[in-house]
Amino acid sequence: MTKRPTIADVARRAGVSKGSVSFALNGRPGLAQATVDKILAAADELGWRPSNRARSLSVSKAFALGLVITRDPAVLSSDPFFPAFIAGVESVLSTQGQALVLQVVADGSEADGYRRLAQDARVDGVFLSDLRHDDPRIELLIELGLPAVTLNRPDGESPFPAVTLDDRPGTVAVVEHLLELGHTRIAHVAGPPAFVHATARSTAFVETLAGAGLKPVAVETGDFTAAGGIEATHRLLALPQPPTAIVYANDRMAIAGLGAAQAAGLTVPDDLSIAGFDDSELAEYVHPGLTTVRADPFRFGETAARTLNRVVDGDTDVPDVELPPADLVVRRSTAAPPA
Amino acid sequence: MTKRPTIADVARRAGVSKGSVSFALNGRPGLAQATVDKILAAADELGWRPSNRARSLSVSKAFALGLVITRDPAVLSSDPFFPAFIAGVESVLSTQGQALVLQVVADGSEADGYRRLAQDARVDGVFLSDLRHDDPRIELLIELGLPAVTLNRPDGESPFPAVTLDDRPGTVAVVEHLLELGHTRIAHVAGPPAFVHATARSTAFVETLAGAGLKPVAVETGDFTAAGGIEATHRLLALPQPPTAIVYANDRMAIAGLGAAQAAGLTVPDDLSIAGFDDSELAEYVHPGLTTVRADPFRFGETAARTLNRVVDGDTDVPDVELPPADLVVRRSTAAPPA
DNA sequence: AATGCTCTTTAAACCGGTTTAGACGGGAGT
DNA sequence: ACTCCCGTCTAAACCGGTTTAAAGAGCATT
Repeated sequence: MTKRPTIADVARRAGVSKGSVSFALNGRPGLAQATVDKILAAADELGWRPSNRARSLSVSKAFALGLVITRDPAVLSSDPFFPAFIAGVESVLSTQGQALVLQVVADGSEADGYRRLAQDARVDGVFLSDLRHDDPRIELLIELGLPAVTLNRPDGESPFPAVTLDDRPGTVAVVEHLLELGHTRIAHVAGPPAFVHATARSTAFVETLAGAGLKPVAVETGDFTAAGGIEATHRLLALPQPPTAIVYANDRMAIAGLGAAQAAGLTVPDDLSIAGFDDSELAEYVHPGLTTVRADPFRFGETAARTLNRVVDGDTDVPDVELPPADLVVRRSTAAPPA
Repeated sequence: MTKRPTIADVARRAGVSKGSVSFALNGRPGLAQATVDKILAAADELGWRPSNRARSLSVSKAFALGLVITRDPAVLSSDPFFPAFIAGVESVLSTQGQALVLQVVADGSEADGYRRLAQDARVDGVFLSDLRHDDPRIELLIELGLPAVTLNRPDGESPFPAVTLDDRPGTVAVVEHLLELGHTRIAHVAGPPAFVHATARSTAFVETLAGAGLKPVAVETGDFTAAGGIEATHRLLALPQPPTAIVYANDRMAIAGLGAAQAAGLTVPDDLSIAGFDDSELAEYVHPGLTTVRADPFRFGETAARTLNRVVDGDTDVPDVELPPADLVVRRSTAAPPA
């Protein structure tokens, strides 16, 4: 571990000034081709890589993007979205010499996370995930002057481009699948209504039923956690006229609901059909396999990273990007209702 | 968003030199108390926060730690360890103005991740997770001059402190629990033998059985994924003398195995007892609830972060830290063997 | 021979901190 | 009155890049 070479070492070796090396490295015009070659050769021989720290200081960029997630195990742990999303983000960043900085904050104090990232100037932009209705973080980011992309489209005004994945077609497909099987008493376990994607799913659910001239048996509000899924399921099964099918807003609640139904002595899908959302790893392997909706969070991450980079590079009005909608995966947990 | 104040602004306002401001900020001796107060007051009025970038450059520190994880969904997605571990790490870092930098790499090319973190000088140290036998990354980190802590103790020589959580007591407890229930035909679905924690669990399994004068029905090798858990379970159930209990090396395989057993027409726990490892969120809510072993990955993260910080701060020979062992959580998936 | 005009290249300032060597002023010691 | 010393404080170098203003070289014009 001898000290790494600096730009001055390269300049000396190539017999030019520091400035010329910088020009050559960044491919700026005004240098003779011969000189450029000489400099690049020298840099190569020394194995020189420009220091990120020095570059950061002089060009006022962090070469990093930030993601704030809440510590709440409900959102963080065993949520299949984030790991794959992060992998997608990284697949873009790692090819560009950028890094991903994570901030994990206590539930409810996400603002602090963004504030820290901004004050410490750790990142050039951030991803705004788990978008809420009238999300206060949008104002905050404007105030902080932090570029961003939103995952989903906010309902208010937003200066940031949005990367969206329409949850509705998937939900519609699930409901239609159940209708085709002959179900008429269908219930929904939604996510917290504060979240944009939670209400998108629940309104799509209600509207699709309405389109078939039906009303939901009930729409219970869960919190995307397994525990919440259990409770909501208990409430639904305790109804005087319990549903013959339940559509959950995510797989964790669905798998937990599956367990609750079985624990209550029901056979899935004979007595009760169950559907989830996400197609998490376990969905395929629980018994019976879970009918669900598959999105592509990896691609979501890739796209969000690319979009955010355009914003960071000063590209004004980057267009919103719409990802292909999630599609239905039919497994064994759904069948015709009991006769 | 007017430009943020610099140290020069503070110096001017306080009527002192830049150097004095720096001294005051870092609490170094040699300044009159009155001057310190004056400087701090000025800094406060301007809302000055020293620039991380400038500090990074002059003190040659990144004020960040790094974590490399593989993109392989097997390790990344729905693994309950990392999210909670990361949360624990962050709970320490966020109070110290440090950041966590994530590198997600393709499976098998983790070396590139560490190399990038080192070359870009993004971090002051890294966590070495999923430790393998004769792990080549240890040599790599030495070569890169990157401080580290290992999660688990490597079997070879290592210059890095280890934070360990002994998996054996938990495994022993599971096996003894099954023995007490009367099982004698017990099988194990292990993780890939390349991993230190996988073999720790499997040898503890074998040894505990041996202590009771028994041999395992079989030890199948899984890969910690749900799909691998299914396959291993199929192989075990196809044996001429199938086991009456299966101990899995993690919950994902166990939950998948539970599904496979149920799909094969078995009733758990009446026909077959099943136990996992991790106590992931869903373990409690599948049907029947999964008997498993609970570790504390959040605390693991906290401890690892604190330990790594000591190394980064130049503290030579930081001692290894041993976390309290994981303990058994008995649920409904284990019972006496069929008569 | 002087002027003008490209085309290259360099010196130096700059980013915003930290750190070192030394300047300055006042009180004690002789 | 002259040193010496100590406590304070500052100027300037430094970290390793980028960027700007200007210098220098070469050539064609007049």
